[in-house]
Order: sequence, then structure tokens, then C-alpha cells
Amino acid sequence: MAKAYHHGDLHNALLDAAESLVRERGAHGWSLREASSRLGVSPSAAYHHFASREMLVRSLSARVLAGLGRLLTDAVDNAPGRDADPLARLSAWSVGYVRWAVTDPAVAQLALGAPGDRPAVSPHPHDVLAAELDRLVEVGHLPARNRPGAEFLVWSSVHGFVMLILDGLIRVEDDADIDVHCDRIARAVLNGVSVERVAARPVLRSAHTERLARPGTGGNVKEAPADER
Amino acid sequence: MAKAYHHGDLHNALLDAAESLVRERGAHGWSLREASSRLGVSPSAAYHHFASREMLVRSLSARVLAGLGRLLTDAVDNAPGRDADPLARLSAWSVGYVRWAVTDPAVAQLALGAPGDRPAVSPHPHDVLAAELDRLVEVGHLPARNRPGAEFLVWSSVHGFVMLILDGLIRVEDDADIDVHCDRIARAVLNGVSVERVAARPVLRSAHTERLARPGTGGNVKEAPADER
DNA sequence: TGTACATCAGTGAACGCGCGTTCACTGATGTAC
DNA sequence: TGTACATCAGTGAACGCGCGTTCACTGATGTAC
Repeated sequence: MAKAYHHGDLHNALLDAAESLVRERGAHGWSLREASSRLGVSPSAAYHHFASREMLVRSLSARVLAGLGRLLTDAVDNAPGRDADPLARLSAWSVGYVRWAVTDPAVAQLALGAPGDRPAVSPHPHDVLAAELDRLVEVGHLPARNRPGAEFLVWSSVHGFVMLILDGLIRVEDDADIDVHCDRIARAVLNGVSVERVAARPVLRSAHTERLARPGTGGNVKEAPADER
Repeated sequence: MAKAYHHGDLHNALLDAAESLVRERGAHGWSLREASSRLGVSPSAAYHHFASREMLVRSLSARVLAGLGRLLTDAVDNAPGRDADPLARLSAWSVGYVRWAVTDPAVAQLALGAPGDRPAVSPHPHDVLAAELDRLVEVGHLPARNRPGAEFLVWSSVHGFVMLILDGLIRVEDDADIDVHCDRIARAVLNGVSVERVAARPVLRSAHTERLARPGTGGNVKEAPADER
């Protein structure tokens, strides 16, 4: 197998190599050639698995986001204090999201910032959060009338905190402060949403949700990248 | 002046050219050579004004952020309903921030995502927001004990909303929805913070604030870029 | 007001580089009969 | 079970490219006397 002419699973191997390179050199500091050569394979071999470098990036992004989705599912299910504290699970989602990003910043930046449509992501972090908000409605902790769109409030807050840190606009002395502040964000936002009265509810959609609604969009990674401009 | 050997203000002209290129080709899709040639100047001329391409990017980022700071100052001072509604100014800050970003997405992405330390930014969007929160404390609309760190809650929420849109993770049908949702964010967060009880207050600092505290850090754009890894 | 001279802000050629992608090809694998 | 053949997944050379940066240089400007 070591020197086999056919690699066996070059598709995933390329994703692995790219992920390592992102980790080592930053979200943008690597090339398709470098990933190939790290696997001992010619650069052109990659084109049997991805239509372009951009498609490799999108695939990697989707894979990483799905990993985050699993991580967050776990985090909410094992949230400390989840029996006594109705917001424990939501807080765990938030803390999980932020901790994931600061632990692996370059990969997070690539995953969250990849341009264009991603292949399917499952479980999607957005859906995990949405489910928690539904749960809060069931438990009676969030008025049903305020539920629509609430996920985008929480997601925005947590995501913004992450991005401000990753982009160096906020400095945090101690990593423990991140957890504390993040918990504060989650609770403040949810309490804020809970006390909302009336107000319009614009319909936002996550790109992921929209993707699901669109028929016939497979995650075909070998199609030419659409011109997004 | 047209064909003068000395350009006169190549420093600012380069920033202008870079800004236009960002607008036309995206935050990353341009080169120092292209900016120079657009001005009819040799690429090497740029090195009399910026130590490297990276320093040009940082300078541009600082300039754009300062522009945003001015825009936001204006926005809060002319917020509609500012006399009747105590949160009108805060909402105007938020809406201004988001609208600015979606109006000029590539430039916003460059300005917000530039790596490394920026030269001085004044007025800094962060400071404009902080002043509004101070004002809310004075007016009695925000308990003083909850004031510390509150700016990071608001900033995170709004910034996250922006980033989710710019990175295509949230889709918005109608631009008017952006304003509405953004207003919702600002109010929810502030109401959430207002009702907070106790809880720890981790000390966060914006990079900008930290920069001010550090002695002797001029905005010297001609020094070699520090190795940030 | 004139002149010598230092400094500033350009030029233009070159260096060295790695990149994404294409192409004609070939070795290995899987399948139908 | 054997064989013909299509298909799959590699190779390796090449294309065409623009990039950031350096260097020795020179024309223009400003200043001291």
C-alpha cells in the first residue's frame, strides 16, 4: 500500500493534508501543490478529486463545520448544570463554539470564512443552536412569539465574539475569561430576547437552511466553481 | 503636475488606489504592483512609503476604520427618535455599522480582517460605542454595575451579524430586513445586559485600547512588520 | 539672490519564486462474458 | 477461471503568470550660507 500507484483515498487524504497545512501556515498560507507533494502525489492528481483549489477549500470548510456541529451536539448534551439551569445548554453551545475557534484559530478562520457555497454540513452548528432554542420554548423559558429569528441573535453574538478575537480586535488575557464572557453573552442575549415585546421579525435564513430548501443541489465537489461575483 | 517626477502625495494615492482595488477585486485580489501601476508609478516607489505590502494593508485598514468611526459618530448624533427613545443612539450605531459593511463589503472585510497591529485609529468605532454606553449609564438606562465589558457584548453581536452576512453564512432577502434585525439585536443585547445580576466581569480589552495604553507605539508604517506568529 | 550640496522620492531592471491548471500519457483495477 | 476491454486514478512536463522585494541609479527639491 505504501508505494501503490493508486493512493486509495486521495480525496480524504488531501483534505487532511490541507487541514494540517492551514493549521501550520494559516488559512491562506498554503497551496494545492504543497498538499499534494506532502502526500507524495503529483499536483495534477488532485484534479481527479476536486475541480479546483477553491472546491477543496469549500469541502474542507464543510467537513470542519460538520465536526464543529458534532462537537456542539456533544457540548449541549453534557452541559454542566443542565438539570438545574435552563440556560446551561445554550451557554454550553456558546462556550463550545468559542473554545473551538480559539483552540484552532486558523482552521476556524478557514471554515467560517470560506467563500461560496459549501457542500452539505451535518450536523450544522446553526441547527444545533436552533434546536436548543426550540427546547427553551418548550420549557417555557422563551416566549414562542420571540422565537423566530432568535437563533441569529445568539449566533451573531457568539460568532462576533469569536471573530473579534481571531482578527485581533479584542485581546483576552486569560483563556478562562473567554468562557466567562461567552457565558455572559449567551445569557444576556437570551434574556434580552425573552423580554422583547412585539417588533418586526425579518426573515433571515442561514445559507445552510437555504441550501436545504433548494432542490437538486448536491455537494458535487467536482463541478466548476460558480462565478460568485 | 500631471507628469511630475515627484508625485506629491504618493502615500495617500497608494491608499486610495488600494482601496479602489479592494472594492473592485475583493479584499485579497489585488497586488502592490497593481496599485502602483494604476498610479503610473514603478512598484518600487511604494517602498519609500510603506515597508511592505502588509504595512500598506494595515494603514488602509486603519484609515477605513477611522472613516467608520466618523460615520458612526455622525449616526449616533443624528439618530432618529433620539429624544424620545433612550436606545435610539445605540441602535443607530449598530445599524450604521452593519449598513456600512454591507454597502462596501470588500473594504469592510479588509478593514476588519487585516492581520497584525494597526496604526492609530481615531475616532475608533469601539470608542464611539463605549461612549454611548457611558451615556446610557448616566441616563439611568443601564445599571452602572453592568457597564464594564458591556461594549463587547454589543460590539460582538453587531460584528457577528456583519461577518455572518459577509461570509455568506446568513442570507438576507431584503436590505431593509438588515436594519430591522440589527435594531432588534442592539435592543435585545442592551436589555439583556440591563437585567443582569452579579456574575463575573472578565477584563477584555480592544486591541485599540491596549495600543493606547502601550507607550511609544507610533503608527510607524515604514518599520518592518513584526513577526506575529 | 545665487550657488553648493544633502536629502528625498522617483526609475527600471532583475531576482527568485511558487502558483493553479492543462495535457497527453500510462499503470492498475473492475467487469462482462 | 480466463481474457478483453473500459474506466479510473495516477504521472510528469509544461504553460503562462504575476508576485513582493532589492538594488544601483538619478532627477527634483529644499536648505545653509
